[in-house]
This record gives sequence, structure tokens and C-alpha cells, in this order.
Amino acid sequence: MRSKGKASATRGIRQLAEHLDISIGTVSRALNGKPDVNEETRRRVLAAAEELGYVANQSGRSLRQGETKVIGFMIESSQEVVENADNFFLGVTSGLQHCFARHKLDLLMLPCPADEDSCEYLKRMVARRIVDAMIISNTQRIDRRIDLLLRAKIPFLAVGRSLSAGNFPWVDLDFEGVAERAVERLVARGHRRIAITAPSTEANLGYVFVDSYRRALERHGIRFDPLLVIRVKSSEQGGYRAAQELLQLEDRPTAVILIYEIMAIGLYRRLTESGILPGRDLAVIGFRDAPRARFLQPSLSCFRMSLHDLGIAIGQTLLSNMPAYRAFYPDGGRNIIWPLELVSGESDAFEIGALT
Amino acid sequence: MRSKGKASATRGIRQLAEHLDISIGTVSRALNGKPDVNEETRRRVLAAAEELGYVANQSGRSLRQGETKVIGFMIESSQEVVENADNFFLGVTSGLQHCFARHKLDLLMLPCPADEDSCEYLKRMVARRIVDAMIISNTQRIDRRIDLLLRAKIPFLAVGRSLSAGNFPWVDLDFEGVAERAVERLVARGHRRIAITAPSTEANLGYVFVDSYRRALERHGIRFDPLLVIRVKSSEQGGYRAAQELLQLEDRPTAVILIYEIMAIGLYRRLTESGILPGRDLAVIGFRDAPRARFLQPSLSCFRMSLHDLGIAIGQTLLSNMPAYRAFYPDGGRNIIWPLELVSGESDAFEIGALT
DNA sequence: CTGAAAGCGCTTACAG
DNA sequence: CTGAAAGCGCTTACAG
Repeated sequence: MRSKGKASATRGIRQLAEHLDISIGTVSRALNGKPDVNEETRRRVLAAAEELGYVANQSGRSLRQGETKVIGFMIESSQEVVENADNFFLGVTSGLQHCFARHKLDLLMLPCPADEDSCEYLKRMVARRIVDAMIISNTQRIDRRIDLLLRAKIPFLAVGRSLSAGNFPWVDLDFEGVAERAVERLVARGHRRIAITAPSTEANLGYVFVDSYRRALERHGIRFDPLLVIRVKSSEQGGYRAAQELLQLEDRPTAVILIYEIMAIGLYRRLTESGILPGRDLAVIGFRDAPRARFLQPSLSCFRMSLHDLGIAIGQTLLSNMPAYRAFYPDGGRNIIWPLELVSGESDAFEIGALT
Repeated sequence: MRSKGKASATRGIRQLAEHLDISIGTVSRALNGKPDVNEETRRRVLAAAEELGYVANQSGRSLRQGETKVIGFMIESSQEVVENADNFFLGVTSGLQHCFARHKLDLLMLPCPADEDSCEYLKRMVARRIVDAMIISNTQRIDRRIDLLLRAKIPFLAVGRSLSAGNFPWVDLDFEGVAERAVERLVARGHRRIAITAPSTEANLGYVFVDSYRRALERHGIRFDPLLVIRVKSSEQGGYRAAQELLQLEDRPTAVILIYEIMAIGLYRRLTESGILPGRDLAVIGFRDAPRARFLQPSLSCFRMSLHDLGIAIGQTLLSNMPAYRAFYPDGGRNIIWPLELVSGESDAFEIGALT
């Protein structure tokens, strides 16, 4: 009936207890910092554990305690995400870990295979009880994962709001603020024909961003023109495509707002090929800082944030929604709109006549 | 004595068995595809499991079977990795998953916190038995993680060779081939002063690359000049710095080989600021394709590979080193040197006189 | 302060 | 073909 393994160097609590000639119960209590353990005993146990490299088997522990001490971060590894080479996940990771370390929680990233339905994948991971809570990203306009997680009653947080379900914990970027300030800045410099790029996917952020842009335009008395919403991939390649579409528009826009800074690389390239100078013939504003766009010439006006700080905010919001940790975050709400800071560059540093 | 949880929607095998009015043993056998189960019974069990959303609790299963069916991929989330925004991890993920799916193994990424010693982190993860096998990356010249994993007798694979330990499974890129072809190409065009960039860390790939470059030079009768090895970060910023150092060298080199293509973005920028044209005044060759460098002008001569295929190779090599899966990969070796393909660009498309 | 024992959810030899 | 039972490694009320 013995299971196979056992060849391992790290052995179980039973061996450790035998080695110390005390009961496994006492060993466990000593290791877990319970009171009511003789200090001398505790010292011996800790020393022996260190020496033998003993660490409690997580399966045994999880089974007994009904919790895994693991938070999962689901990420998609679709071709598009890979090509974007987005540092978003890694960027927020440090903040998340900073936040989880305090409670001895470990963060694991769960990459959903591109050929698997993301909802099925999540369902499987949740049902197997590999994690105590989940962070999901790339939130869709309608996102079945949210309903699934609510039904399963597992604590979770979505990076990005959604139309699905009524009330659930999410943290999202301040698209309204970004759109408002970008439009205001451009209008102040005489622009009236302002284009915007949006992803061609069902990710909700595209919808939220375009809606915000539309409202910002209307506040400045500019009619929304659907032709100026350019749907392309959020990548260098997408930026190149976007420039191409811009150039073909009649009554060509004098400004464009990019949903992802990286696109500026391809956009600049395509514009340059046509002899159009960004920052002189076309104003460009980018969204969501990407370090590799910092070397563009002319430098890009863009909106930045600290991914580390965002990670901390996500972590705290999640924890404040977990019964076991709620007490640590008394004023932790359910939702956060994360602000971004405008960094002035040269890419929109010109004024145009009102008649252009 | 009951553990707390239990509020969950997904219940255990006991409830499922009661619901079907058969024993849990039969339910388990039916679910796990064991023979000796009445087909009608199996159908009923599977249907009920589907309906109730039952999936076996991983902790219970792992504890019993002594294996977790999880492969871990340890990644570092240091500031430098984040800034590189390397798509490497996500890129190989799809190949790994393709390979693991066949055996119903799940891939989890384990991000080591920047402020934790990577060896301690790994030790903890391994001792807790969260995974059956590990993939480690960013292999160091001397890498204690390798000794640790060998001692713990847990199957693993390192992405990158190392001086540590004698014989262990690793997959690495063909630095020799890249250095040889790059040098050969440059020498054929009249270059004799050829610089190279290397990371300032202890990552072994820098050492391997520089050694290969040195031998390639010597084969062409060119003396190795340590001043031409420029140690900078493998990022846009690093490329900018590298250009700066290049410009300050007396007897300035006429060519430079970059260990990471992304650096070309900063390098081009700095060169342009000094009125030096890459592809005319300085030849540039990049290593390890990054999509976002494809929009550089002049286009970059570089070495590319399929990260997906590399992922498959890593997965298969790892599996062939795991007792439970070895049989599936009879001719799977321990080590692979992964070839790269040269893509000709304009960044080195000029010849210089032999006297330059 | 310590030990003995129960039980977390599962799989699997064993008996029938 | 199925059921009853053992046991994976751990934590924790309970008794002393």
C-alpha cells in the first residue's frame, strides 16, 4: 500500500520526529510556531528541520487545513500576448509578492494554453483546489470566468472591469481620466480630428477606452466619428497597420491616441516611410508606459504608472476579499480605478490652426 | 475535527458516490479510466461528475499518489528581467504545454521574488512538493540550484548550460554557431575590429557567448581585444550605453554583435544622435529575435528561432529524464544545442576597405 | 507541555 | 465488476 516515491532526499515529519525521539504532533506544533511548546524542544526541532532540510509536504498540509496558501494568477499565452511581449504580468508580480509575503502566501502563474478554452481551464484549476484564490486578467466584455468564480465561491479579483455579473472585485486602469486628459490636451492645441486605436478582441478595455474617448470628445463639442476608431493588434505590427489606415482616411486626422505605447514603434516607421513626421504632421499620444518606447524619436507623450504599486493594490484588494485576511485590510474596498500620470513628450508638441 | 472550508460548490468524491449510491472506490476507478468497471456504471459516473462539476481534489490525489502532475517553470522577476520585457517565458510556454498536454501534466510558472535568494526559493518549492519536476532558467555560471536539484533527486532541466555539476539535463542556444557565423560574415566584409556586448551579470550565457566569439575571431586570425567586450544590461537602455562606450573607444570598432536584439533600439538612437549611421558607418548584428526590433531602420541582421519549437524540445528533454515518461521518448538525450537561423538585414550590408 | 488518535480526499491492493 | 479498508503526510482538538 506504500506509494511509490520515497526515493526523495527530503523526508516526512515522521522521520524527523523519530530522529528527535518525540511525537509528530509536537514537531508539527513546534514548526508552526504554536504556543505551549517548550522553548528548548522548539529549538531542537527547528535545528533538526534546518539540518535535514525538512519542509512540510504541501499536499498533506493542504488536505488537512483545507487551504493551499497559494494564490493563482491566470495568464493567457496566446500568440498575440506573446508578440506583445507584455511585461505587465512580470511587472505587477513584484508588487503582488510583496503583498503576499506578509501572509506567507505564494504566487503561482497559471498559463492557460492557447488551444484550451480559458473558462474550462480555470474551472479545472479551481476544482482541483490548487489555489486559494485567483487573479484573472485580460477581462472580457462578457466574461464567463467571472460567473464561474462567483458560483464556485472562490475568492478572486479581475484585472479589468466587465459587464458580467453585478458586483465583484476588480481593479482597472483609469481609462476615463486618460481619455479626458489626452483629448483635452489635443483640443487645446487645435486638434478636432482625433483618431484612436482599439484592440480587435473582445477584451473589455477596448470598449471602455473608446467609450471614454467618445464622451471626452462630446464634452468638447466634437462629434464622434466611428471611422476614426482604428481596430488593430496592440503591437508594433498593429501600429504599422494603424498608420496605414490613418493615411488612407479622407479628411485625415491630425492626432491619434494609441491604446498601447508599443504601437508607436510601428506607427512611427510607417509614417516616416510616407514622409510624415510624428510630432509635426501628426500628434501622437500613447497609453501605458512601456520602457522600450522611451527611445522613440520624437519622444512619445504618454501615460505612465508604476506596475509595482499596481501589483500591491491588486494584492491588497484581493486579500481584503478573502475571509482569512480581511481583518488585515479593514478599509480595503472591492474596486479600484488606478490613475496614470501624463508624461509630456515631443510627439504632440505642436499647435495647428483651427481651420486645418 | 472537520476542517473549515466546505462552503465550496465543488464537493468531494464521497458526495458524488452517495449521489450515485455506489462506493467511492468505484467512482474513482470509473473517473480514472481503469478497466474492470462496468461500462454503464462508468457512463453514469462520468455524467454525474460532469453535471456536478466534480474534479478530484489535487491535494488528496497528490498525497495518495506521491506525484502532483505539475511541472514548475521557475522564472525570475528581477527588475532587469521585467525591463527587458522578455517574451521568452511566454514564448516557450506554448511549446511546453503542447508537449505536457499529452501526459495531462500542467505547467505552472513559479516567479521567484526579487528580494528572495533564488536557491532558497527553489528549495522551499521543491521541499513542499508542489511540482513533480522543475525547469529553471537564467542559468548562472556557477548555479547552486543545480546541485540542490540533483541532491533532491527531483527531475529538472536547465535552460542554459552551467559549470556547476558534471552531467545534468540542459537545453541551450547555439552560441558557438551564432558567434562563428556573425564573425565570418563581418570578416568577409572587411571588418577586423568587431565589438560584442555581454550582460554584466553572472548568467552563463554571457560567458559562453564571449568565449565563442573569441574562438571565432582567433580562427580568422584576429586577436581578441578585451576592450571590445562591452558589459551592459540587455535592454534598450543597455544598447544606448553600449553605443556610448563604443563611441569613446579609440580605434573605434566597425562592427558590433549584440547579445540581445532589443538593445539595437537604444544603440541606433545613440548612434543617430552622433550622426553615425548603423548599416553604413557601423555594422550591427543582433541575436535572438524580438518582434519589436523588426521595425528598426535600417532593418537588423539577426539570428532567429522558433520559441514554440524550443519549448517542445525543452519539454521532451525534461520528460525523457522523468522515470514515469521516459518510455515515451526513447531517444531523448540529456542535452540539446538549439540552432538559430540567420536573417539578413541592412544593418551590416556594406563592405569596408581592409585598411580601415 | 506532550502524546495518541482522528481525519482531510483520494487511489488502490485485496477480498468477494 | 464492486465494496470495504488502508494509508499517503499533515494538523489539531483532546486527554493527561
